[in-house]
Amino acid sequence: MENIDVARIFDEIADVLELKNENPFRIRSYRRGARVVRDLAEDVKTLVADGRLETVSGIGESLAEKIEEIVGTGTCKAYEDIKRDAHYPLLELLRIPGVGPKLAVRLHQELGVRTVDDLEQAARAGKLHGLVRMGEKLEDKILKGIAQHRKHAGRTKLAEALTYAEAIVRTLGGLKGVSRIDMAGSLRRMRETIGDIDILVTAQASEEIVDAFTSMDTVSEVLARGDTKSSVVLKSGIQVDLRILPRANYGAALHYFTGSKDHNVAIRDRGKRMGLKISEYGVFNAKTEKLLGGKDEVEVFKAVGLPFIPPEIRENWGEIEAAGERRLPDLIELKDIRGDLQMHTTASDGGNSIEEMASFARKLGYKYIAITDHSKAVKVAGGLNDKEMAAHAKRIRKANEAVPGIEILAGVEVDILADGSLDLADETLQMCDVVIAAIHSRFNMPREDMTRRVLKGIQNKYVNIMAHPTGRLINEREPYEIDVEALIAAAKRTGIALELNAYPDRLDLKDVHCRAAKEAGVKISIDTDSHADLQLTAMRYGIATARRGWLEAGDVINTWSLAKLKKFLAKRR
DNA sequence: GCCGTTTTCGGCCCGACTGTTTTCAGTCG
Repeated sequence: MENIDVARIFDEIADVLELKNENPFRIRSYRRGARVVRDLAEDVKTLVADGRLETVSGIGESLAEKIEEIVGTGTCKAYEDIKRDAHYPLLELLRIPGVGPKLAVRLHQELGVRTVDDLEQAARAGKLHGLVRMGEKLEDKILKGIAQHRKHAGRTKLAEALTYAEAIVRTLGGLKGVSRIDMAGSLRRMRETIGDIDILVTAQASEEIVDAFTSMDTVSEVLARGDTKSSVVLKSGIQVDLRILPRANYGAALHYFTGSKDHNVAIRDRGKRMGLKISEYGVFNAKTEKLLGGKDEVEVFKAVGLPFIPPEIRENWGEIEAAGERRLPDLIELKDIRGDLQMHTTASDGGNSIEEMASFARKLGYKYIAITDHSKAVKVAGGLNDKEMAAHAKRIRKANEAVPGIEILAGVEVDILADGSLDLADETLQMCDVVIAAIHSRFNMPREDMTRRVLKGIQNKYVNIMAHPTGRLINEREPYEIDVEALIAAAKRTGIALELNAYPDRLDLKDVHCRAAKEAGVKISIDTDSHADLQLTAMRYGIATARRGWLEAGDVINTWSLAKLKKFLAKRR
């Protein structure tokens, strides 16, 4: 029973309560509880064991009881009751954009609709229009919503969403009369996956902008077009919302639409206690309604007595308190990075030579890189055995002589085998400057076994970094079962760094784990794991995730000088 | 169901767009 399982149960309870038209604030509490548990850095089981559940904001007596029950038995009575409720089968309908609880209940009561397939049939047969307050356009909207749902059920990975969003910003930003354009929402906060893309614009004539927006060649459908808000669905299935705003309250709107929702609620609440009313239209005196500010985001924060809070940490994970006490982190930036410590070459499964990778890295302004090809256990990747690795290390040393202006460290990504031993001999590892340990096989071991395996692997004194520690592939493969807290503690004990793998499909460690590592005093290495030179630019996604994890440059070993890095790499030997 | 610089009771963010409707409910963010 993982955190996400608890979260899903709370979300389903909230959905059914909504269908039953229950107290909206009670519903909100379940939703908040779900979000809080999902975002927890720790295993909820640990909180239960330590009796710390109710110290988490959003978890009160009732939810804490239910969590304990779920952790102990896999479910809870409230959830079992919900599953027996007549409304429960209708949950599927709520996943269709445009169908909310009220409509779902009516569709069920008046047409006997229970599933998405039922709904599609009813809409196609024209059974909806003619019912009270339902017309042909609603039918159309529902059919389109079903199509969108089927095409794009999951969330979009950050890198993919950024690609689309940046293209839109370029297109609209180039139009005459556009004075500002920004991405907002979860994309500006750089979350690992994005629900939809939000774009904010301030411009003189809205008509032109809306026309340009809705007629982009990437658009498959226009959902709405108004003076201040328009929405389209791209051919890729991603929804994009465009908002056109006056310059006077642009900052307030940007803050509002950047979110997160929890952050906004907390900021508004703080404002309220100070006699202010904060909305997307600005900061107002609550009594006189007089506009006090909102031209830019700094004004909004200033109004509630806070310094500017970077978008990536606006999650209500303590940033408002930290800002209030003037102890916000000085977040790492891309320009702080001096090197990349995991990449592959043609020696194993990469596409470029050592020299080509080094040249490209030098163009990025890096001072050093490590070449870290696979070890022999990863057969599909052409991993190297001891003898081959020794020869490869020599080639790397030679390349280091040949390519000026950048230090090329000899490294290896060595597999931790199922029994926790390493795939190469100590004598081989000793020849390398950087040893990254990794798991590429037997992903489905039980939690205790997997944790023991990894902890044994990193005991080896030549290991410097644990690669992509949870093994997940976003939207594709769940992380393997591993006790991340135990891994962080072991990393602290042994003095190794944990990797934040910047490869867009991985982002592993994820944000909350990075933060937990930092708090435990464990260093992070942000690596792209590139298999071709161009992929070295994926560092930006790692930086985004690192910022979400509150990391500062000093927490990340590949921001350090070569001398300091070398000292760190050598200290266990 | 949660929470507390006014509170252990009584609040809990709020506006735009759509569709179907002559005044608004539902959905969404």
